[in-house]
Amino acid sequence: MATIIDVAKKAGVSKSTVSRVLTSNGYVSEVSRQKVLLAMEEIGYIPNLLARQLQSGVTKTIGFIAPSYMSALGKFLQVFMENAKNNGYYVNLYLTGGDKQKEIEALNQLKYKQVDGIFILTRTNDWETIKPYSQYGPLATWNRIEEPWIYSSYVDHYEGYLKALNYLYDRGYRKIGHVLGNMENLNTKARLRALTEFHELKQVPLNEEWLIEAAYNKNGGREVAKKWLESLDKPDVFAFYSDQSAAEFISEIELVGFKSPEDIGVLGFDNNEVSELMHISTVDYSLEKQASNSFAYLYNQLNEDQLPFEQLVFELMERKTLK
Amino acid sequence: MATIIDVAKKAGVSKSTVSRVLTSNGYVSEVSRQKVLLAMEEIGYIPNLLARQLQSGVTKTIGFIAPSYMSALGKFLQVFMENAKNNGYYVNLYLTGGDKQKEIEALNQLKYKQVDGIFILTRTNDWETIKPYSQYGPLATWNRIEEPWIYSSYVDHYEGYLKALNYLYDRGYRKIGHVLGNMENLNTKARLRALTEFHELKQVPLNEEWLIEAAYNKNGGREVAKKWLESLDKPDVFAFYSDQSAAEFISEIELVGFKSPEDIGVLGFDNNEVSELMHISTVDYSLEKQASNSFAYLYNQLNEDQLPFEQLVFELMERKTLK
DNA sequence: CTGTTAGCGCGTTCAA
DNA sequence: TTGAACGCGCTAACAG
Repeated sequence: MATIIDVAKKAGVSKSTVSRVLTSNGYVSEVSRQKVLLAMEEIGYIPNLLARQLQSGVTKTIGFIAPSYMSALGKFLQVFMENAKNNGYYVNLYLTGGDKQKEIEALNQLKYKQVDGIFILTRTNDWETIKPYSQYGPLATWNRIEEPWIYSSYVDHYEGYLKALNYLYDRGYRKIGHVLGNMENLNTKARLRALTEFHELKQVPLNEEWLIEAAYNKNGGREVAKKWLESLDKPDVFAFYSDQSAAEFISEIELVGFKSPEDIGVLGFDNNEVSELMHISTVDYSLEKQASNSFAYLYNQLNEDQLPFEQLVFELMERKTLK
Repeated sequence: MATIIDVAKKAGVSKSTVSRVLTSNGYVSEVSRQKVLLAMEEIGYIPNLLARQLQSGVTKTIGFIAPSYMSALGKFLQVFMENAKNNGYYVNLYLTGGDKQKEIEALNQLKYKQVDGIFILTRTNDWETIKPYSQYGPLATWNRIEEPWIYSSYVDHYEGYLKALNYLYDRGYRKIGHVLGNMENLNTKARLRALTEFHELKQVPLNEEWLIEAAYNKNGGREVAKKWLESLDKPDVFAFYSDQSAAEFISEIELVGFKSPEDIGVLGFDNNEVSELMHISTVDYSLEKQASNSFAYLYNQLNEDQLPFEQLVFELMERKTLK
């Protein structure tokens, strides 16, 4: 592998001069400059980023931690990486499979100076065990959390969910079931606030039986479906905390001949690819912009120049799973 | 940041000794060993991988190139990364968005010694422009290609497709439509061979109109649906080259009130998450094993010890889109 | 404007 | 069994 020294020899200059034209840092006469450029060309010189990084202490890469390849991840990751690339950053992806130890290993990459910052789509460990890592570099997450040591690209589900519920009300739905995510999640709490307020305001009875905490994992939606099938007092509609769980729900009830919206209304949340494919009505809250903001935060912490943040808005996507 | 020298001072030994206990390479007395271990503990020493990599010329990371987030990617990536992690490798993901230049940049990571090897899920550039990169490290791909300089984790679609077509025949289908991928793709050619043979053998007429080359991109399946809707002489069933395109097809026809299998049979290919969600009958050809084999190849090229390869098999997943 | 020198943090001879 | 010294490839401070 050709090094900077080979180029220097070939060009008949010192390696510092080569380094100067490489980084365009400092003065180099046009003559030497051309000689160096020519030599690099002839030798087919490629700078070794590793050496550069060791020297500068900066890797220009961001770690991206996710539990698994969920459908929401696709869109998010794509936008995140695009922003990264456009701003000269690489992305290291860590799929933990929900394994706490693996998440720790990924976080260690920050300690080990293998990445400059880390984005955690969805955490697996407690926040308390994650917190110490913030001393090694900037952290950001998709989870909703309000702490000074980590950025959260959250949108206030309170607003979005209230909007969604009012929408269901306007469409004539009165027996509304709610499928929520992890109860410790701040977004879940926000949704809880929203629905409580909604039921009081509209004087719509809230059936506790239809306030479900779905397992925040694969097939959580299918379990809700099973519960729904067995129940006697069925709601008219389910408002889900994610498109994925909504899709699983529909998939499961279709297995035994039920249909949405005929037998049960379904409203998702995310507007991801699956919901489009399956015609699931859902609420869009610009996942792309969240991804963009997440990277922007990390970038801004790491650099002098600042990337702008984008404003988030909710939008109801009318499709076919609501009457 | 604590370095090996800080540890050495604290332990009252030289940095070489520290290095020795770190790499468990060479002789170290149990006494010094304990002193070093203790010092590392107290200081909270973390080795700098960058320096290590610069020294060894090895990064222990594999580049993973994909055009964009496709549903097949998820499963594949997950297994690939799991294998990588289990064998001490990291994975750098590059999403090119189908941009040739971006793919080149990703390939350059191999030249720049930022990754030890590269896996290309689906190429964007010509093979001819990719080939030169094989001199910098091992290459593998999911595309089907038979060249000595790159490993292809392909399965022979000929066999799988023939099996699928016979299955359709047995279920009573006679007017069979074929939706194929990129015609230059070797798998497509294999499928073409299979279907030609099938139609001759079974004496089933092959309607050229229903031999479709779907755009190998997003919404290719929707375009097939539009064509199907407008046509007069409709086939009884479509055999798709991927679950994704099959899903798009179904999604699109449902939009205007048609259903599978009532109005048209649908057979996918991949057995990915979407096909399960939408109950699409499909053929499984162990994507996981392909992913596993792909990593195994890369690993084996890079290391002395060898990982075993797994045998691939086709399996028909009966679901609900066939009568 | 340019060359010399000193690191970045670590692994690895080579003597001792 | 250990330490000194060198090198991985590059950047940056310093002197000229």
